[in-house]
Amino acid sequence: MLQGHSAIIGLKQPPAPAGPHIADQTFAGDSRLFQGVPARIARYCNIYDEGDAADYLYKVLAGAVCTYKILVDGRRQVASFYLPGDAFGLERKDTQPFAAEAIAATTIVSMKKSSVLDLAENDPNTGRELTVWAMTELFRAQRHLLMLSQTAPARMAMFLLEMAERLRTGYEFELPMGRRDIADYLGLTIETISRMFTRFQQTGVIELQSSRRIGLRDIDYLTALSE
Amino acid sequence: MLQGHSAIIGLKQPPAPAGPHIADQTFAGDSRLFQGVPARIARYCNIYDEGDAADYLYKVLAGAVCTYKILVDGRRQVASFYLPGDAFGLERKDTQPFAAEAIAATTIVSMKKSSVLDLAENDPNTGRELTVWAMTELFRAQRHLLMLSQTAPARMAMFLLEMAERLRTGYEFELPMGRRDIADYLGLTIETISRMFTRFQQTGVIELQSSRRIGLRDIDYLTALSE
DNA sequence: CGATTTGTTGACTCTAATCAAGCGTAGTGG
DNA sequence: CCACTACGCTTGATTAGAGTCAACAAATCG
Repeated sequence: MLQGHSAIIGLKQPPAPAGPHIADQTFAGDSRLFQGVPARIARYCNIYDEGDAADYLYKVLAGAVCTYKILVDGRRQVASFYLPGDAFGLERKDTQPFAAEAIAATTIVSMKKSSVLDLAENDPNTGRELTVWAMTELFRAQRHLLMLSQTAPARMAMFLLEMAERLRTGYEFELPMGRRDIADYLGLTIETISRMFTRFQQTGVIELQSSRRIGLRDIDYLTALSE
Repeated sequence: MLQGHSAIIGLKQPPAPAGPHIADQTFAGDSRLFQGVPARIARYCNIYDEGDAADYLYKVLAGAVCTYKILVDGRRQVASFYLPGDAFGLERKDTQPFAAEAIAATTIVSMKKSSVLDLAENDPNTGRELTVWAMTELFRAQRHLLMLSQTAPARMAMFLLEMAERLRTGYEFELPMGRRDIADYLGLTIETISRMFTRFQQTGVIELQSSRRIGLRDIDYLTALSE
């Protein structure tokens, strides 16, 4: 890990110049709630570990974060990706069930979980936001779960469509994560991911401008695979 | 489908004689909220279909329910099992993303979703319960997701430990579901499930009193597999 | 520019799926 | 009561798909 486990909270650095899409994706905490100094986190930097106290809630302003677990056999399972506008860190218990790390140069804001929960005590609006947030996480976990019960090409198709939907740049996009992260998200190996990219390109389903820059060409095919 | 798609709500039948474990498993709606006449549902009876209006919330009093989706290739993926005390039907959207059916003779109570949401508007307690409910579902979906990224024996191990935990009868229990339901939950085939049961029995990890009555013998082994 | 990481491709292996019988129990009707 | 059936479950043989191991190419970084 390039920069070790630096303390993220209160890590004072000049706030990132916010891009046009920053923090406009609704939900996950009243915008007033995320008021801290934005923290910049380098790629591969750990944000918290599995088992750490779950005291903070976070929101991604730019870049991307993933949560994951290391399994007994050494493999890593990525539980979720968080893109700009997404919030993470909401957990049922007091300890983190997953670790979180930046998968690209990332800017996040954070706030104390306890203050949000206190606020929700008296403000039905905040309470509803928490429920919506939890249900959005649930929806994604369920979609992810369906992915994992599919064949490799179907998982790829679902992944590509999910990214197109979440990155909000149409059917052309730049993946914020590398092959390893994709593989660990889809429960496949990097070799299989690579082969699927090649196969989809050769059959004209996608276009690979570079290894991360992708254009979806045959949406119908991808959609058919993904249901 | 033994009894067809009968309307469940308001299906007047004598309330089931409540067993000792009924409805004592906390959360998932203030107990005052589930006050309707208990409905009895025969095994394999459909409760709602994917795409149906999601107007009601349900709570299992006895028996067991599963939610599932039929995939394009004809396979079925079970999303979740609901045992006595569990509530189901809470969804982000207005339509059901999964179908639900009883996997054993089952008794449920239901209530209008809208009245719960209205109540939550003014009552932070109900709001918090909804959040906790959503997060319990999320926790289970995440555990399920981890299961699906494992080998067949590891999935079995996690499944058995989950059932032991949720059925609350110690390490001896009677599975409420058949091999087909287990297979569709774990994303495996019934043949593989059967082979795993046989293998675990032959190696003394479990004891099969009958095909559904199970005793866990080597908890350490199962635990080691499941992390 | 070389060094190192990241991604691609190929040959082979292994796990779980598929296909195909067979077994056992429960329920039915003669 | 006992055949007969039906269904759920188990077992075996073979196959297909993803993993593993190994080499190589391409991109990125210092």
